[in-house]
Amino acid sequence: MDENFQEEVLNRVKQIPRGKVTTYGEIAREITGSVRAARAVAQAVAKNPYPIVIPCHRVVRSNGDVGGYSLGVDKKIGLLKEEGVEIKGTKVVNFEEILFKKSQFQILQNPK
DNA sequence: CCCATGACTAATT
DNA sequence: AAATTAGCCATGG
Repeated sequence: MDENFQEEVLNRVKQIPRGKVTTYGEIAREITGSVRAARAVAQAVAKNPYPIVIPCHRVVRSNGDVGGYSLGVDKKIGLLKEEGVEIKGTKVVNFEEILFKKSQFQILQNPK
C-alpha cells in the first residue's frame, strides 16, 4: 500500500495551530499544487487514525462551513469552540481571519 | 482496468 | 444567499 498521500495530508494537518483552521483545498494545493484533490484530501483525513491527536477538526470547507467529522459534526464544533474559534450555526464566523494559509505551512519532507 | 464512494469546490441557478 | 450541478481525485472492491 502506498500511504504516502495520507501521510502528506496528516503532516499538514499537524501543523495547524490551535485556534486556527485551514481548508481541504488548501492542503490539496500544498500537496498536488491544485485545489482539485480537495476531495481526496477529505478521504485521507476521514481515515485519520488518531482523531484529536491529529487536529483534523481544524480542517474546514472553503466556504467557511465546518464540514464533516468522523466523530460527528457537533463534536468538531465543540472542539473548535474550545480553542476559541467562533462558530455560528455550522459556519466559522471569523473564517478569513483565522485561516491558516498556504504560505504558513512548513515544507517538511519525509526523511527516508 | 472499470466502477463506486466521499469530512470537497467552483460555478450556476 | 441558499440550493443544485458538474467536475476532480485518491482509495478500495
